[in-house]
Amino acid sequence: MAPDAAIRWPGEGKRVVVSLKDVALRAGVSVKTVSNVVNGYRHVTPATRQRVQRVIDELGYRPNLTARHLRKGRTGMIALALPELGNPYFAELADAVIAYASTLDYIVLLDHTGGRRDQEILFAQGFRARVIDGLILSPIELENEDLLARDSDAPLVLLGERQYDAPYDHIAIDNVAAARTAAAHLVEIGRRRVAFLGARHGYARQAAHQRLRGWREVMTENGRPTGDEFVAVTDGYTREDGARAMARLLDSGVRPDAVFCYNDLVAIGAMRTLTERGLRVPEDVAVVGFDDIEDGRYCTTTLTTVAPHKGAIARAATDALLERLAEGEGKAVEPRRVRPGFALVTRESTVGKP
Amino acid sequence: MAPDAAIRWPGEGKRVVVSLKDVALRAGVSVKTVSNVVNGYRHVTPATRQRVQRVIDELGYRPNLTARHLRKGRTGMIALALPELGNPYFAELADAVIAYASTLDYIVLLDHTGGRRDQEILFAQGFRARVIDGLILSPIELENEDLLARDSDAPLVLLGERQYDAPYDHIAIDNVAAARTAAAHLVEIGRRRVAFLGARHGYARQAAHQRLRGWREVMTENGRPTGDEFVAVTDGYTREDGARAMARLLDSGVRPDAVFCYNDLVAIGAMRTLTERGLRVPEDVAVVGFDDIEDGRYCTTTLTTVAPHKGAIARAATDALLERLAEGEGKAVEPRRVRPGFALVTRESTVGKP
DNA sequence: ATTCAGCTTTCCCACGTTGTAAAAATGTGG
DNA sequence: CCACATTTTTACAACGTGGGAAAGCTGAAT
Repeated sequence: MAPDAAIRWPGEGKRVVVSLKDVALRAGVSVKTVSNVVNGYRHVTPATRQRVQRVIDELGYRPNLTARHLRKGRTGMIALALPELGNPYFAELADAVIAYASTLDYIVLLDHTGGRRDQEILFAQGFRARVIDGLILSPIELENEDLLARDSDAPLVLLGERQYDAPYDHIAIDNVAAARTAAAHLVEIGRRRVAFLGARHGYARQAAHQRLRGWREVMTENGRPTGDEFVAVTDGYTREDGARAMARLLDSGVRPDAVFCYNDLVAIGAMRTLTERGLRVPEDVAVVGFDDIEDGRYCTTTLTTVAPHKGAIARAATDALLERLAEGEGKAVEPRRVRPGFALVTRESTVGKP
Repeated sequence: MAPDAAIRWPGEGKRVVVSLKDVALRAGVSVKTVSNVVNGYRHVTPATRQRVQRVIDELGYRPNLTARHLRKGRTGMIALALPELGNPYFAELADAVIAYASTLDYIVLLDHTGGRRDQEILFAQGFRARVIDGLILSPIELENEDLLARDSDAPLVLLGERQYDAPYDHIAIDNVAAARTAAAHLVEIGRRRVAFLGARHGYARQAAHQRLRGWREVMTENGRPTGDEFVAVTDGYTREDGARAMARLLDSGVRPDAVFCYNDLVAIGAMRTLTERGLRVPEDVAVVGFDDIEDGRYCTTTLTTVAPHKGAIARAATDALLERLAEGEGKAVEPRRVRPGFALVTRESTVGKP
């Protein structure tokens, strides 16, 4: 029974922080022996172990992780920097990474960059140096040169669709293939005028370009139009961006019978606009999204979407990072590209309600 | 220009970690002087400062935060433990806390408890002791006794609707009042049979009970039925829980003309079921949620909801925690209850589409 | 030249932990 | 009872930093 078990007030009483030294003193052994007990070192007599353990419980000793980190040069923490947590895709992905990393006794420091280049550079450069052992970064605006200029010893794993020519592990699904699957599905169900929502200008390496390419390839192969009037550019990828883009598209006089959206949020926004304009989904316009966020499963018209395997992504990224950590300074292994799987999930927005 | 600016390969080269000592050696000054420069100590000659700074840049020195933490006894990190990040409400709240804390130079360690009691106890008990300076916890299952048994010196701030008789700061909106507002709105628009979705048995202190109470009070005051058949219990508060609860309610033969839901997710799930059953929102059934998550603004039928002031909550929680940190061990200030504001946001699910 | 005040720099140590190596205790066989 | 192997425990140092005080330096006043 802890002597201060009756304490009812935080900060009340002398509430001293207990260190190994305190335990050692009270147990009549050396500091190192206590350390050995704490760490489950083999060569400790049961008698000693028991005595020390009793004092540990008595004083409520807890290892000071900061000191341990300093001593060991490792913190057991990795950072996960995502564009925004408000986007359910990233929130769900974060959940997956945290869960998986914790099974490997790693703590995940979660942060968001807002998709801003300066923030992304900050993280990549090793903000929080020595507090984290490594970083998983999902960049949006980060440029190749930023990566090449990187000067930090912490391993970095890149996540997401953006592509780089830099010596870092990269985890991303095959966006072109995924987009092709979605586009092919729309062709298959007989749609003739398929618009693309969520293009972005200027960034050739962006995921949006790859998805756009997949869409364009399939449309071309099937003799469907791919003119600019069928491509709506957006600033971001929020529901609002989707709603506005859809409105612009309709205002411009185009009458698509299907839209393939950069992601689910854009798709949800688009469906919102369609509803407001009196167009029915999927009868008048079929809609396909990307990401398989939970929202899409509960829209009034459930959303057909491309579902990246989030668990596989989380695992691949974490494994890659931890392997880099394990391999130490010596070896310089070829950076690897991992392409986790994906699947098309067909729901009401393309196949009609039951 | 850093000597290893040309490095293109992480781990390649000897990439030594630079410490104060290295800088001191090269600059021909003592370690402490370098430390003084790094920390902007006043009494350093411009000449010395410049020379040291040059070497710092040259070697690419970065302070080792772990060591600094050990020395200072503070890490500048606070933890934010939420039930789940998959729930947009928590994700949005996390965003707000992270943003606000960073303006105060605090780093937020984000984690999720899954709403499980053991996890919540773990966090409250000071998991990560000494890595974080304090903790903001949003408990679901945590019991009062768990808090009283807490034995950790790190300040703790409780977040969310659950109430406790324990000496900790608590930030939560007035749930009864908020629920009353929502319920009154439904009465006002002429609804007569208003169901409540998302009750929970067994936990009298839960937020669900308070919202249920607000609903019941208003209904009683207005002569509306409040029988058990109008109350649907759920296990959790996900979209799926909402969908199932709504289905059960309808299957039981009750024909409400409005539902007040524990939160937006439940409401979205409920609307999904209503749609599937051919009932129109709001014509046949009006729906009100709680939380004002972004999803609700983009549902096919946009969702009327109670909007807690997330920014105010984030600020209050962070401020409370940092004040506890600042006040040190000595003073034992009365725990404070902060009640951030809320607002009813009226959308299509109660007032009809334009 | 001497003294003293004030600015600048250095020295020493502690934060709490663990790796290393050496010391002490225990056990084994002769 | 001794020599020697093995197990258990301890002493010491070091991780990188910053607080505190002492030491060194400068320049002005005596």
